Amino acid sequence: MATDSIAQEIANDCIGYRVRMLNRVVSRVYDDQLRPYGVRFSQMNILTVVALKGAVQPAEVGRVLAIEKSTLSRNVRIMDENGWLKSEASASGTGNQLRLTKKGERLYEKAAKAWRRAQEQVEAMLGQTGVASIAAAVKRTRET
Amino acid sequence: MATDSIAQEIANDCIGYRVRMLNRVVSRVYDDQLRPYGVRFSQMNILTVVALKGAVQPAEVGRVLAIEKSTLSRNVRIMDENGWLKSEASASGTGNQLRLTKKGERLYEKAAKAWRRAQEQVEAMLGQTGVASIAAAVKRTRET
DNA sequence: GGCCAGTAGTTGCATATACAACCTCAGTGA
DNA sequence: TCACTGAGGTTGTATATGCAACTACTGGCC
Repeated sequence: MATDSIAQEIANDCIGYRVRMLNRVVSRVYDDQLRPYGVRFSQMNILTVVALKGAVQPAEVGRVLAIEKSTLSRNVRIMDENGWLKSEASASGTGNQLRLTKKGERLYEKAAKAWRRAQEQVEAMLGQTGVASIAAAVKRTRET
Repeated sequence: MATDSIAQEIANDCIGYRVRMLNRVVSRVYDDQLRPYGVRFSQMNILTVVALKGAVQPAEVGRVLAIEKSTLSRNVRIMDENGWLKSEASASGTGNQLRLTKKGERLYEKAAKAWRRAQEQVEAMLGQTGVASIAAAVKRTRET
């Protein structure tokens, strides 16, 4: 088949193409708001899981966020060096445990204000329907 | 406000969190299928735009895919070194023009088979509704 | 006890991503 | 003509991402 008719099919139908673009556009909004606080959106997501669980193994964070363990390992190190979280030997059984530091908590609470501004922008961009349908789509991937 | 109640709000509502996760999960499916061909999904997207337009400036590709120009510059270089596309001075006016090479076309046509398999997997994962709603959401961001 | 499978984590390598700063060039206007 | 502006592109720096290969450790199982 000719290259350009294939390309038309892919451009018209490809879901990954759209998801990737959406990711760039949306992440940019959050990163723009978070920049003054020196924290990236990706880091904010990890901090959210750690804050939520109180103390949690990196492997568990990886499962929650669908992030590969090596990626997470490096991201955690940066945030550890920044003093936002600490990694200590897990009391129960194998592995380490992550926990926010005081500094991390203060940062998180401040950055949450920036998050809200970004969230509003993105809601306006996608509309209530868009927001709900994305949430539903993600839910499906998590059930498999 | 307490860190963990903020974290709950963000985990429950954050759109970017979901979009990012969706991107990782979905991109992984395409990358898994494309791996035997030595081409990444991100590269495939760029090749698609170039194939579609025949000859196109990098800046235009960046606008279509919402990719920053410096990112694109480096991605293009890798594919140029792989011999999949070539960059030449634009005939009309400023800048360069990208075009697939023969080798690039052959690769693209082969990789398209892998793309179809991945596409089917992702469709099964998200369902017709999910696919349609993501497309609609992306469309909204592009209209702004 | 000793072997073995599985989990957790790190490191090497390669690519993806973007901001900031910079260079170049085309067109524009005084 | 010359300064200026805006577009296109590259490079420095930093983070994000994942696969492959490796180490370490923990629980069974014989």
